[in-house]
Amino acid sequence: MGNNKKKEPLCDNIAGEGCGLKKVINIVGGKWKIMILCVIDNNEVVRYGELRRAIHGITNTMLANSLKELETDGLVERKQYDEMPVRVEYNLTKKAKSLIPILLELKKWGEDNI
Amino acid sequence: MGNNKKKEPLCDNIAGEGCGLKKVINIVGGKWKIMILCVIDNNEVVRYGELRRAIHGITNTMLANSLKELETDGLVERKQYDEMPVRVEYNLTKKAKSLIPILLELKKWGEDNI
DNA sequence: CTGAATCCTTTTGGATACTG
DNA sequence: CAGTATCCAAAAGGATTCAG
Repeated sequence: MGNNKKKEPLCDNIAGEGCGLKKVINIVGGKWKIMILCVIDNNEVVRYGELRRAIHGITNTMLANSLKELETDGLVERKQYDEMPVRVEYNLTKKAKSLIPILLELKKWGEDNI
Repeated sequence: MGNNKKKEPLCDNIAGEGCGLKKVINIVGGKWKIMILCVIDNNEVVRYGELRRAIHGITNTMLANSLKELETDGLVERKQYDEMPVRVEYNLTKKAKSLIPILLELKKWGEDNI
């Protein structure tokens, strides 16, 4: 017999709805999320203000919204310390950490091919 | 000495401009591109009309625009046969084929984690 | 058959001011 | 300090019609 292995398709359903690949692209897509993940990953844990200063051009609106979505999607963890003034720290979840290596492969591909 | 390997950052520059990772997400992002790549990948070579019928809900506007961008970005190749009526076929480039395995990893991660 | 052109709607992103 | 609220601008997506 020859090589008759079935090829795995990028999407499993005709409409693309619920496609695992599209889901991933959605949760890390958008204008700022990769940068946010990057800064948190580089520092292990960062405060809100650090993120805003580190990411050139981001506004409160976008930073707060993006962080909330990343938290909802289980990529980022938020810890609030009720001091005065309040302090909030963000770190990557295990889930997010397991995604980083794949994103790095993608990055490498982009550097080599775009 | 302990473990002092440097971690590779998701983005190499502070602004995120020209980040290889963001570039990749941009060229395969958007509402339809993954589906388009998927259908072409599954069939090796497909005609315009096949694509439109295969991708539920896509319009001429979006299909034509997306194909043009994919072609510009070097992921898709377009071959026109000047018959009557005209026939056009699309296939993946080598570049695109080298990207597929990484996208499949991403897909797997999405299925396991979202 | 394979699109292009036009116009419109929806979504995303941003500026500014304000709050616990 | 860490956000919200409101309003506005820009970009992405879509319906429809037309053309080579």
